[in-house]
Amino acid sequence: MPELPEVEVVRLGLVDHVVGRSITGATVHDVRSVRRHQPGAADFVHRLEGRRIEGAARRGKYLWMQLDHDDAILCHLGMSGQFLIADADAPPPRHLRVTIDLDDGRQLRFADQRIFGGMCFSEDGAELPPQIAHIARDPLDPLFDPAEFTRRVRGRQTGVKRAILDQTLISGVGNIYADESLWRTPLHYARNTRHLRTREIDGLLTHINAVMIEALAQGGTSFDALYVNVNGNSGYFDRSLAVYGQEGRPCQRCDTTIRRDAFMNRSSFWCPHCQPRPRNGRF
DNA sequence: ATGAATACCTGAGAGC
DNA sequence: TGCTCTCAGGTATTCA
Repeated sequence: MPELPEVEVVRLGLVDHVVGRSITGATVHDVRSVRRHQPGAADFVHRLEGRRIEGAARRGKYLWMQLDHDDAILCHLGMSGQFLIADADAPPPRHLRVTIDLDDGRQLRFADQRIFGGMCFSEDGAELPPQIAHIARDPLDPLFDPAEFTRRVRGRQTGVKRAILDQTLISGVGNIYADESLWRTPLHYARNTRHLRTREIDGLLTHINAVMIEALAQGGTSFDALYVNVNGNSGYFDRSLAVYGQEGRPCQRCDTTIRRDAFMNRSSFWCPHCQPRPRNGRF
């Protein structure tokens, strides 16, 4: 389940192993992984051939490889996407969807079990792909504007968890880090955005930032030179989650049993004592 | 304008 | 053992 920290680890891996290389060829093994490239798989391959990879950038959960002449390859890992680096003659991984051949005899391989992720060629997308112009800056972006976030959140009439999962308000937050930062603040997921106090929003932003940075630090430790890692099951998930997946276990702060609710077609984990459910949606 | 519902996907695991 | 069902959830799209 790659969220911002996992995607950042992947970006760092691309910087180490792919930036500076040129693309000698590409193969699309499953057209669904390039379905967001409207002109089709053959066009996608054709546009990559001979291009030089000059950088790797990220906004929220999107990342893109910056090519020569200001173009880019825009990527999203979805739920299960992975980038792997391997010698061209190494056996292919399970769920291999796209192969990009590099000029050093290695390959950048995109494997994705569930095909929620994918990639497309982004013309003039090196600075910011136009396809993701609607995605808000993420909390690790130096130009992220807390005041603007606060203003826009207050303008919504919705639950606070919906708001932080809305990638047009703040990007990079997924279900896991949403629950973790709401527990830390603490706030119940259904608290109405319109009635949040300034210090509650400030606190939430502080904790979103902290949980991202902690996860990033731990995600980095599982990085392997030959493996651009985006393993959602690694390190951080087992050791450091306070509420996500902890249904039935005692809250680390108060020992109250953590609960799980169905919410937005997914799960929300929360502590009934630390994060009391709002009454009438007013608080 | 905004929120809510739905489609897209595969495989692990539960239940029978 | 093998079948069906449920669940996992980020994003784009459609509907209200």
